[in-house]
Amino acid sequence: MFRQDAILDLAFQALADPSRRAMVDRLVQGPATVSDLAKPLAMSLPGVMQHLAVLEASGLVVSEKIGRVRTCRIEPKVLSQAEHWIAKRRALWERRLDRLGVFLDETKDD
Amino acid sequence: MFRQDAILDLAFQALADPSRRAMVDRLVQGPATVSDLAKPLAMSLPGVMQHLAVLEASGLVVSEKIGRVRTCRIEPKVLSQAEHWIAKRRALWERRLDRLGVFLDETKDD
DNA sequence: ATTATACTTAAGTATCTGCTTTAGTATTGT
DNA sequence: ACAATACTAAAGCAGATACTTAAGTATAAT
Repeated sequence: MFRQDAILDLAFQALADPSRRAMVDRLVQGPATVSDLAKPLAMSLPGVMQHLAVLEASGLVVSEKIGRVRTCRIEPKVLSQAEHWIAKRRALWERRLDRLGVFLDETKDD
Repeated sequence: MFRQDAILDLAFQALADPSRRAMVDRLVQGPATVSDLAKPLAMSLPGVMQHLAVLEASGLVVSEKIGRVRTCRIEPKVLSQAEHWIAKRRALWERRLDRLGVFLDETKDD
């Protein structure tokens, strides 16, 4: 559907804000309404809605409105993709250090 | 030194840009000069310098200038912290799903 | 000594972000 | 019916971001 690059742009951008991370923190405990998410944040409700829009645009969160209440929940797929991107780079970095270690080891008596 | 929250702000913000992720991609293969990092990017050198400044401010990259050449390398600690933040939330989310599964299991014969 | 290389600094600009306030709409409770 | 609740839409604004070009500095090569 979307290029991996664009997904990561949106995901990391979404995670770069402390209010949005607080919302994610709340949502990993289970679904919550917009008001629930707003309660701990020192911010107007429209402000919270805008953060929610960013989280939904990134695919990290989905929501559904029933009656007058919108219920939000985590969608872990994008979270995994972001985690995996980082893990992959760390692994590459460490693999390189290992190779370097072996090389230094093999040449230490030269 | 810095609050975890501020570190994550800077780290995720740094990773939210595709040019900066490309720079990280290059650096996990090993150290590189500013020119090396600039080569694949369709951008002026000062533009690259500014991205590098963002990466250094986040702690994801460190650099050292020797003679007229600045050499950059990955500093994996912040990368780990970002990865860990995500992993923790995924784990919490999954733990919740498990508890929910057990609950549904225990009550399915009611 | 001159020239080329590898950044570096400064300034300018267009767009994006993270809020705000005001004014709605749709549901639900009394 | 009427009021309260739970969002939602629109507009405005200060500051941040992602570039650019032009001009400069320090080092290395010839």
